Amino acid sequence: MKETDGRSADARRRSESSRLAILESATDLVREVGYEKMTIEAIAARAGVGKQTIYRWWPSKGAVLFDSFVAMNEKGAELAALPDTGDIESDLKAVLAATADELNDPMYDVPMRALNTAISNDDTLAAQYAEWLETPMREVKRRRLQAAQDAGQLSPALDLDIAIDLIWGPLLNRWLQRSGPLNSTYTNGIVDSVLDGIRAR
Amino acid sequence: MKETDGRSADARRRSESSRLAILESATDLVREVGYEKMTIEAIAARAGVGKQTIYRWWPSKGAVLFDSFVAMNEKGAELAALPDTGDIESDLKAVLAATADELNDPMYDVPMRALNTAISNDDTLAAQYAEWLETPMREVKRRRLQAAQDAGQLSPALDLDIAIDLIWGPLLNRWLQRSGPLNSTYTNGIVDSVLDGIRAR
Amino acid sequence: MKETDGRSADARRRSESSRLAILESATDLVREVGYEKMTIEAIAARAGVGKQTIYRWWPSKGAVLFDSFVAMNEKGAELAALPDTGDIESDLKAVLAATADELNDPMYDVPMRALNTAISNDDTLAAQYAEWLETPMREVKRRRLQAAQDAGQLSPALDLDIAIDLIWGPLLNRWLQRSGPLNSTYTNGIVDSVLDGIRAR
Amino acid sequence: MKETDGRSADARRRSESSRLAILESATDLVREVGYEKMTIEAIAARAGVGKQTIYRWWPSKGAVLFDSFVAMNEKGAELAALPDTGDIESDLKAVLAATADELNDPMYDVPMRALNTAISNDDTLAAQYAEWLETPMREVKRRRLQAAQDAGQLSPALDLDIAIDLIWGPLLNRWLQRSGPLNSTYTNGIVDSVLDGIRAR
DNA sequence: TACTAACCGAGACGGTACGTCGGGTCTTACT
DNA sequence: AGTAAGACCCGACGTACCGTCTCGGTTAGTA
Repeated sequence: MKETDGRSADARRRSESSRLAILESATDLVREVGYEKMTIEAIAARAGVGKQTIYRWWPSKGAVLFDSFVAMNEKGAELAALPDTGDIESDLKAVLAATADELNDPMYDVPMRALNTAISNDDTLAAQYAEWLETPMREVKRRRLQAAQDAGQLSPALDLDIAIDLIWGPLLNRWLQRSGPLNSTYTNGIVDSVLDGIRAR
Repeated sequence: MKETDGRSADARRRSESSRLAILESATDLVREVGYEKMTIEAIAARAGVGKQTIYRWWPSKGAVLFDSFVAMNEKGAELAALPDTGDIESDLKAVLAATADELNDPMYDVPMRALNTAISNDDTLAAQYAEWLETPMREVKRRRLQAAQDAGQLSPALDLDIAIDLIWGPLLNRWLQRSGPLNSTYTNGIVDSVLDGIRAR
Repeated sequence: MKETDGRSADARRRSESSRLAILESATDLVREVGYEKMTIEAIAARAGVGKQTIYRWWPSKGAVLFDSFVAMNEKGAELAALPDTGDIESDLKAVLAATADELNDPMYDVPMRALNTAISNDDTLAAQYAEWLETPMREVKRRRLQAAQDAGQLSPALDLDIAIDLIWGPLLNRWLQRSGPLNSTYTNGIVDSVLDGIRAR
Repeated sequence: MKETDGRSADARRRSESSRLAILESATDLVREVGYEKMTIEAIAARAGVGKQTIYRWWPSKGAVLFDSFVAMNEKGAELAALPDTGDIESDLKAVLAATADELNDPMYDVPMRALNTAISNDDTLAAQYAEWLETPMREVKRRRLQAAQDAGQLSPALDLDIAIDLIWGPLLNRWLQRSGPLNSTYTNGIVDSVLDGIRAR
């Protein structure tokens, strides 16, 4: 995987059409049957490709899945910036509610859960995830928080990386552990508490 | 699973020694080879048990693994209460740092990651996890926060369930997604920010 | 293979119906596609059997094929004796002509050629062939020659094993090497020459 | 195969060094791993040649093997005549014993067995074998028998082709079917019986 | 002397089959 | 009835080769 850069050097002969067919098949299959029941054999069959063509370029089905996520995000052009109405509180509530909606939609839930399973059990994949998917997304979030901090809405001493974890971590954790419903009551509660703190004043 | 309660009627003839051998084998195996490579066949072989004995009492390897966790926690008797020195801030910092240490230890990391994988891909398991493992742990956490709230250290209007998510969610999420190091700098930062909020004042 | 005797001891649980289906599939397939293109996968599929069931009991496709021959010969009851009209010359000519006919018939030619390929490339198989198929057939031939010798039609000093090779060897060799047509002109010529010798008198 | 004759027109540009490397690799490989395990891929790799170069000039691995035999026999110049001491009986015994020795030597046994497997399963190859290898060898044998016949040692009415089959057939058949040891006791017995016949006199 | 076409090594490609592993079911014999 | 053992059908694994197909780079013969 990560065949999207240095590729020209060592893989000039690689078939681009096969690569795309494989990534698309993986995307479709993970949605249809889930991560554990998605097999390399099925990916190859659906893509009209020999199994060896998958094994030649990817070390595991997790890696194929990962690349299919990267490919999807590349097509989606530059990652959209978070909304900025000037009011960090309402913006965050809107973003978190939207995220919760997405996580409730099986269309997104199933593949993302699959990706998380893959990452959770493969260090290499986790590192690539960090570099190619998490970092850009974190950058987008950081930019919005930076703007709020610059505007004096967030504490000037605040470590924005911690802030990001604080805001999105609880939601993602509840999603992954299925430990409760994901709705705006919950997400609004998070934003309120995180912004103002939980200590009595 | 959790076959030790109401089901006692139809399982009077069940071999307790086989059940224990199976749970122990599962515990050992998940540590040695991880969740995905742990097979029911291997569990049965190591436990000196027929495969059918596993299939008779558990619906999936995730369920076996889950029961082995429940069994471990039962042996550890009543879940210890969180420390209460009267200072909620230092207590939380201590607890989170200890949790981080645990999550850094492969002895705990591997099986817990396995359990999370199992939960993430199985609603039934998630429900049982919530009932038998998460709820008690959450209760312990809630009791400490309740004490702090009663002592006037936490905001009186605070929803303690959200507070728990706020405090532990970021750490667990960073652990599961392997998105950064788990150390006391991080955990202290979380506690500080959560307690005081991130909004400029 | 050779599972037809001691079987009861170590394979009481073996499925007789699967065994028969496998042997029959092998017989059919070798006729339809030949030895080299007959695959274990196809045998299993046609027999409605898991591949493992073949691998469990036979070491190679040659071994399966061999057993299917043994099974066919068992069903054919006791090996028929060669005709004995009292005239060894005409009897041998009749038998050799019949054998030539058989070898010209693809129904027999293809599987027998397959069996020979298997034997030629596998010592173990050759030994089993010798014990289970060649020896009984040779015994039948020897009995007819013995009768002729007893009747004073063959040289009393003659080693019957050599005689058998002399009579059948040339025909079988021409068949295997495809070095000429198999017809009664040829077989009669063999019998004449072998009986009377080729030395000028 | 036998591509060195009429085809010269369209093969002027053919690389002779590649051709030789392929034939030599085939010879070596068949000795090392046997016919069934010899692959075109391995031949190409060992010869330092692209697979296409083999597929361009030969239709099957059997054809390559066959050509490697032809090449070996060409190097050995004109096929040596059989010894002629004037005594056909002792000459035949000597030749058959020498042949038996050769067939007992794995150096010769393995490749020749491979060639026979190839022939046995490929009509085209069998025809070419007949033309390029069997016919010349048969001619050599016929010449020696002709001399004996001319000298009055063999029956004047004898069909020499049948005689050749009678003399060499049993030995070759025993070799191919591995149905007994190849030694001079056996070969002498054949010669004696074939020369004098087996009929009582 | 350059042109150009075939040949060459290399190796990716869509496939088929390999021999193995494990899933979940079923049967046998023992407790 | 529950159990250890293990055969069974099945599906997938990851690998080896099949025969075909580019890809650049020689290497002849032709212009």
